[in-house]
Amino acid sequence: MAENKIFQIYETLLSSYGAQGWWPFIEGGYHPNIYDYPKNEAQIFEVCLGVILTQNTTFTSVVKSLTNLKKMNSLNLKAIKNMPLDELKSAIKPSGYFNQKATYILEFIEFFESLQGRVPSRSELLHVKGIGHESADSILLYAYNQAEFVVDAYTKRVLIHAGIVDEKASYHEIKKFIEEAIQKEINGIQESVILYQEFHALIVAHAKLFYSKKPYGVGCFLANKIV
DNA sequence: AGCCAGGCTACCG
DNA sequence: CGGTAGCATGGC
Repeated sequence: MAENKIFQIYETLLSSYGAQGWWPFIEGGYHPNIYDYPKNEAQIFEVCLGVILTQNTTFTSVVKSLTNLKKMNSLNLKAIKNMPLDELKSAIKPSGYFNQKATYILEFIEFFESLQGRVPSRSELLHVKGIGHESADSILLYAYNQAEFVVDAYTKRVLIHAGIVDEKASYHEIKKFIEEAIQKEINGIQESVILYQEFHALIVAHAKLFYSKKPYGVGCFLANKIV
């Protein structure tokens, strides 16, 4: 076994939970072991929309919001852009923070259109109001298939509990640490993208079980598996 | 009833 | 600068 704790955690989680197939789509849901998503601009936009809606909320709530839009025949950029603001807010209500998120979505649409189909840079994304580090990385990784690892609150909890990162480690430090650890074990961008997508999803799946309520990590089996 | 959710911005000291 | 209140609904 490679002397690489991060990669060991990935392998342990993968064998425990199996491939996750993130990002889920409103039609099609999860797609484990199928990696040619998103297929077109509409799906890229749907992922971006989902990323904004899922900030600090559960994905089941996001599905409700997306389903509301779908029912209105409005799960697309043009419809949302032309929709009365109150209708948009009402549609995304289940995901919480609907006032903020409606504004964020409209701001993102302006940005998305300005791209004219090209892939945005990370710093461009960070300049859009409502897009922070995690959302930028989620958009790049899951909408654009770029090799950017997503660090979330769960990732930090799991790695702190495993004694791998410090409590006050920054987002950037954790991201780079994980990316460098994984790069040592694999070859090629394509493989990185798939692995990053799965790893983040696996961390979330695992953390939902063992890192949602305090004290964190009760029952977590990772500490026993890593060297 | 109270805590948590696949965060981010704005403002505080 | 780092730290934190506020944002809001839904599930358990």
